[in-house]
Amino acid sequence: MSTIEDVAKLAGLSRTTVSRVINNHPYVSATKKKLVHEAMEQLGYVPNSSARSLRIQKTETVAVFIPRVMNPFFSQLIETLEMAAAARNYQLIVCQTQYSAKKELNYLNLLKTKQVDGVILASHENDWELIEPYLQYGPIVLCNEFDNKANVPMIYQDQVYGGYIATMHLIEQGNSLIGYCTGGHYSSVGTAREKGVKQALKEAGLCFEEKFAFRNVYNIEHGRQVFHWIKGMNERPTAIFTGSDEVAAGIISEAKKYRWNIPVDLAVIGFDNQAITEIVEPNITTVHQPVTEMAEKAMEVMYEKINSKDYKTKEIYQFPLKLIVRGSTVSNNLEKCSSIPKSIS
Amino acid sequence: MSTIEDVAKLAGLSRTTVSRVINNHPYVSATKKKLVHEAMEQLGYVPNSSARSLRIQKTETVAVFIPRVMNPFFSQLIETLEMAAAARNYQLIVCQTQYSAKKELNYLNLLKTKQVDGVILASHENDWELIEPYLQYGPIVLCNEFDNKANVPMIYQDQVYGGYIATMHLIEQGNSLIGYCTGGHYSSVGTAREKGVKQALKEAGLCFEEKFAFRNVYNIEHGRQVFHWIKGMNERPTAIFTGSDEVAAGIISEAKKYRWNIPVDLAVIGFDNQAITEIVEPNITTVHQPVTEMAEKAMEVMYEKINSKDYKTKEIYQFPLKLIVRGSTVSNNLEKCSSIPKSIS
DNA sequence: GTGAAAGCGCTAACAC
DNA sequence: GTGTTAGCGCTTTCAC
Repeated sequence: MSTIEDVAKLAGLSRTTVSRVINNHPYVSATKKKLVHEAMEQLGYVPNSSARSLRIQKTETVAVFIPRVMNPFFSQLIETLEMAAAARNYQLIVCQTQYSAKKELNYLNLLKTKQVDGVILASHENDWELIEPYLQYGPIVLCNEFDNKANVPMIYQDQVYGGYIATMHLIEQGNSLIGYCTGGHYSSVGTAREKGVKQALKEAGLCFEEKFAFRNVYNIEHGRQVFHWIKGMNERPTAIFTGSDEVAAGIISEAKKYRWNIPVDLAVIGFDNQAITEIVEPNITTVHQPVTEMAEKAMEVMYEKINSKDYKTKEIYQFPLKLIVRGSTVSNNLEKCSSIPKSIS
Repeated sequence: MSTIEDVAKLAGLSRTTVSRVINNHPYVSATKKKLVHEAMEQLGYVPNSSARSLRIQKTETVAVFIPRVMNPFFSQLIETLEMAAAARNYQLIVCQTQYSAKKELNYLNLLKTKQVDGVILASHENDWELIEPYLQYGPIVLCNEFDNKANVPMIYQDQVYGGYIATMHLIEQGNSLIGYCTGGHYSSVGTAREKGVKQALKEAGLCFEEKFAFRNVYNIEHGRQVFHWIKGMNERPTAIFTGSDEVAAGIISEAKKYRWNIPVDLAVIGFDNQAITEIVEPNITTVHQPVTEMAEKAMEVMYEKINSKDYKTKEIYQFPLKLIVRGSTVSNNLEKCSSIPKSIS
């Protein structure tokens, strides 16, 4: 393992000059630059990043917190974030909190110990009061989450509107008994969607029935379960908002086993617009989230914060959601003329 | 940001003693230990990891190379690897090579610059000759890949056997014209499976028809395409080995649009046993890979290599694959009595 | 048991 | 344009 000193010696120059060449600083003559490059080549020299990090107080690494990778929504987020990081010569450390507040706090030490330059929270389990103190060590950016108490950049989607358009669509299809599923973990996403769902119901003169609310539901298996709960009810919903394509797929898959006709016996709407929506029969009506754009923006903002040192300002970047109508809510797959407004702000 | 020096001063002790306390070294009196802990607490002190890394020449971080996160197989691998890393107080950096040999080489510099202690290759695009030199900088472990030229630990699954049992199953169901799909990227996985497929065909007195081999096929959309290719053929295969549940799902989904009866008109077998296999109708027959066990073993071996400094020894850890029979290959979903051997080594 | 001091490899004042 | 030098914050001999 050769060091900058070795290179300097071999080139007959000082460490400073070598360092200047490495970091592309001006004021180095072409001759010496060449000399340095030759020496580096010959020694197979590469700067040691721990030493560099220690000196410049930057690691060029950011951490992203998610509950778990296997959730397709978060896989997609990680995929895009990694590419956005790579484009800026940054590394991405993945931290799975597994919905544990304690694990989250533990991972936040990465910021405190300066192992990462910043943290992107794509989920958070702790109250903001507990997270806030870490801001003294580096920037924290919310991505896909919103927290009113947080004075940091927040890049997210208008989930209230998402819940609203999804529910409004179900109502327009003639449903008046509408079920509702939610992940149940502490998250602004679920809360916001529920708000939108309620608003749509209210505008239609319907009410949110707690008996039709299924909580702690977030994967295929849970979806199957939900179907059985519905099946066992005396009064059943005729449509259900699931908040996730996987839950929707689970419900539909199980319903078909019992020869229910989707959407006639039960209309089902997903969320995320994952690949599975076009595999399940009927295809799943869903709400598309611009994950790629959101992730790209989050990394852009993070990069900027790292270099600006101003971490404690609230900045809002809101991305739009879009309803995608498919067969799981309408018998005829054609999108109808809709009266749903473009925004409900 | 307080340093070890600040703690030492506040406690009225030397840096050495503080360091000993931090690292749980022996020979520190209980009194001083308490003093140090109090000082650390009071200052909110946490050791700086760059400084520590520079000094001990370890970062407690490993990188994992995958083509991309969105592939469910790799999502699962990342998920498990991250947990295995966290259990050992290691961080995981995700590197998406996107099937690019150049990107892969670039990411390998993480090892050279000592930004990571080791690299887990879950895919590799470059010839081993090009990767091998990086071994002088730290351990490299193959996970899910096998390379005969590589003298490093390899944790993988018997893909030859996987291709074999899948194909043998199709043959047992009475198919004699069997199609074959492969991802097509430089990978031992595809090559091994093809070998297994060919061996099964040979044993059954059938031959591998190149016209039924679809290459560069690895997602749902490709699956749909494959269906159309098959549909356009004069002589069509009656069954197809896909090498991926997503491709299988794509084929089945598209076939159903054209009212083909799966498995009667076309039997389809997937690979990986992802959640989608139980959502698609009929459910997809597939080959289960013990990803969790494999990932856990890979991290265990990596951890050991990092601490042993012996990187250049070939070690083989092979995990078994298992056929899971569902409706996409047999009209009757019950698993039949099979004559497929437990191993073909 | 404890402390002084060297040094991991690098960058950036500052001097020339 | 180039070199000297002082640390970044930590661990670890070595001496006491």
